Amino acid sequence: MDKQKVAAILDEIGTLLELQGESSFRCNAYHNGAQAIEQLEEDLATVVREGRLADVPRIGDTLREKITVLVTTGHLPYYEELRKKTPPGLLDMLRIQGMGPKRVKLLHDKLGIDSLDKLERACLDGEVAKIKGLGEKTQQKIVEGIHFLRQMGSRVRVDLALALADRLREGLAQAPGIHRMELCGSLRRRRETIKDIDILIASDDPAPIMDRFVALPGVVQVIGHGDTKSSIVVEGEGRTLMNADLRIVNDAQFPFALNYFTGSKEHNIAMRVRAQEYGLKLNEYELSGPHRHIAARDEADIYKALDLAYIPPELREDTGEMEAAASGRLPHLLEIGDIKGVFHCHTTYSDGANSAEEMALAAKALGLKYLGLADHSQSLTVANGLSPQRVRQQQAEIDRVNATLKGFTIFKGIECDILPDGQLDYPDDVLATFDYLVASVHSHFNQSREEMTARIVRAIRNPHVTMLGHATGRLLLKRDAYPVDLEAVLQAAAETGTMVEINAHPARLDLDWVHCKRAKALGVKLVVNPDAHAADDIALYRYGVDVARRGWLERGDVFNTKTLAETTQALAARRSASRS
DNA sequence: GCCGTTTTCGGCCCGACTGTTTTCAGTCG
Repeated sequence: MDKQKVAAILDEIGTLLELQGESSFRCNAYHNGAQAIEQLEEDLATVVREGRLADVPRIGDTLREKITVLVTTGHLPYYEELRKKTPPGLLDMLRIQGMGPKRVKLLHDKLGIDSLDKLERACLDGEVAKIKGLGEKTQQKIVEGIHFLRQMGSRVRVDLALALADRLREGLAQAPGIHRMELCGSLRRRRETIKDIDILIASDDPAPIMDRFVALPGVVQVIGHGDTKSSIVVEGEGRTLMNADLRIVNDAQFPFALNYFTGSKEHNIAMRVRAQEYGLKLNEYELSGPHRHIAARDEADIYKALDLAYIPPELREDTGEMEAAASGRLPHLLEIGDIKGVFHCHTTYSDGANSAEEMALAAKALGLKYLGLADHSQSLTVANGLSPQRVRQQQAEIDRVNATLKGFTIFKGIECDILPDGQLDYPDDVLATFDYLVASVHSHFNQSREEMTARIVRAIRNPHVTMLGHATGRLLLKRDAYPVDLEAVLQAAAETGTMVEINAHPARLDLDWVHCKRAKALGVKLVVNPDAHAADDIALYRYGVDVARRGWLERGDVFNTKTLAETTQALAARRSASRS
């Protein structure tokens, strides 16, 4: 059982215990444990086998035992018992805005409600309002919450959320009296999917800004409207519905509020614990002690007051950044301007929308110095994969375009299918004509974990392969990763010097940030690629830079930060090595 | 259930908002 699954089960146990009315601390221990497992960089089965679970923070004796049973046997009787005791509909009810474990339990105990449908019916019949502690308004909010839940998927891709957030910010920017405005929350930390949009404003006159916020175009519901905090549901591109919160503080409070609302929750707790060690109290308004009050112009001042280097938002997950910041070992993170070119782009030769020349000009306009074209290989007929003859045609075309470009080069690549047995999709003489190869899995997703791992490792060991494309094949919020032992894949890449792509397309973000950290630890070189299928898509590599930053990567960890001359030389060296 | 340079027991982040309340519980982030 993989760690995502184990983490999901631990998390669900925490929730089920909440519904039983268990102590919140005990419940949180399961939620915390789930997070610890999810963010584990290593292979969970290995850690369990080598008896190193006890070294993982937030995993104690009880959780260690349960995780071990789960990993070794594939199931956990304790969890199954708990599930049997709890109707599945209660978990759905928990997802309603304003419904927590106490109210779900109350409604279940008093009215026997165990599903969204029954809850909606009870609200419409006025039964819910009759319960002591609830009332007409709560009943109405529950109906609205159910309606919202049915329309909205729970999380939204980071690019869609960012576009919606930008629209809100533009709308707000016209309000009077705004000193500063920033995005916070998971959007500022650049998580791959986003639950809601958090905006923070510094102002001395919040009321008109709040009034403007709840009346912005696209607002479909006002959940709360207070002096310092308001909450709305807003509609974005493709009828995406999202929650958005606005907080307003004064300018002196702004850095503390920005830090607090950026999170993560775990990072905040670590920060407060550190403040306590300094005899100080940290909250969203101030950092202060009994005899002093620490002023801050920006977030860096807060970190400085606690003897920490400034921690970029992407690292704030309580996965070692506090220790690194305290000892001056924070990485100097990759920046968007470090990227000099990208390697995984498609043209009209396969399933892209633009020609080689159009793609090159678009890349050049973005300030890039080179572009790798990697259309699909012949087996992928649905994507118009290239026969050896069409490979030759495309390469001739690239030569013609290259002759017209100054200070810019198109590299001849291919996104070569990894066939079910791990072989590549062309004979060696064709493979030898490319400047580089991206090897990817596009078929037979239902192979066993062992088969899939062996298949990918075999491709990695093939000297023609320059880099592995989208390592797990996941499509965020749509399709799970195929089963694969990433640890084995990364180790093979480390041994052979094969690079691993960070597929930056916001639908993929694959390799993910957790495994970027692992790849770096193993010495694997990463490549940020947009997987562009149109000229406009090339700029998507920015989302891969976000992943790299969350994965603690520095410029030297990423191949496509090299200059054109260095890249040309490095690719040529690899090619001559693979031919010999 | 986890954790420990004040603790192996007794803590565990905390403030805003809402609704249903006459002083607070529940939810959220």
